[in-house]
Amino acid sequence: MGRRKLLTLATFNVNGIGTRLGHLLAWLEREQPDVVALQELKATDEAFPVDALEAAGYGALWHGQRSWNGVALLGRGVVPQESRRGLPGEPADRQSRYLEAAVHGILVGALYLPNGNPQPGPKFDYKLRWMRRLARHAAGLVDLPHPVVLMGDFNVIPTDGDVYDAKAWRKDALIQPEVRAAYEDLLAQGWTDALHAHCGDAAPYTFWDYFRQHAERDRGLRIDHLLLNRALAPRLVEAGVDRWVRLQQKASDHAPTWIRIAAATPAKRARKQARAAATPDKPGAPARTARRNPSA
DNA sequence: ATGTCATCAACTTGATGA
Repeated sequence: MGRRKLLTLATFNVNGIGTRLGHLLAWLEREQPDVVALQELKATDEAFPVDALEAAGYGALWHGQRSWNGVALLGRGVVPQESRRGLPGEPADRQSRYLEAAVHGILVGALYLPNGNPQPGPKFDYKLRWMRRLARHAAGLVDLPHPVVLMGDFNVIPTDGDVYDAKAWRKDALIQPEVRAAYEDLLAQGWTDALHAHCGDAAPYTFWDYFRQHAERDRGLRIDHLLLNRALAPRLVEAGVDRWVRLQQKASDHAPTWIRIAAATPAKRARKQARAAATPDKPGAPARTARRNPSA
């Protein structure tokens, strides 16, 4: 049997695409991920650096917002094929937090879940509502025959093993029992938390705040997650966090969090095509016409 | 309880979000 081809999928909260463009480009150059979800662009659609990313070999799809939020999807050598922007269920919600597209044969839901602080309060209520909307939408994706990943900054510390000091964070929205329960309910649909599945209790942190040299001392949180649906989970090969990005000067407070998955085997592709032919009206099937980026 | 960093809207500083 020959060496299997791998795909790298990563999520990175850049905390401002304008301030962090240099960090992002250096990381893309070094790690060459195939699919990337970005959060906290903090930039309008007009300010998104599409030219610099294209020059780096990445096609992009983005949903910006002035000052806050903002999400994007990058495809190495391809432009992601959009299937949805924004979660259903709250039409008045104008915050740019969800973008979904087909990239390299995977349906990717890229998300920036509300932080929810201070808690309790209206922002925490919004977070819980947003999690319910996400769960409702995710329920329609978990059993698709097609590979699906939900990845991004979930702003959820799943267990006390995912924080350097649970007591120090006990009043924070990221650790509240209601938030953890909502995350557990989502996993119970059949999603696999890829870093936990691969690393167990030794799963690395993905975020370190700017206080007291927490990054250098590895006093962090695991809040950036990649959830795999039933079709994709068996293909998980490796998972990790590029902590070196966080240790640079003027870094984002998050580090890129990634998985490697095996490319679909010819046999699996054939079965998948047979299933697709049997159910032609299933939602979420990716466009097979992703445009090649000429610069790649 | 504190700590840091970036942005915005007012104008060198303070409120806000994370």
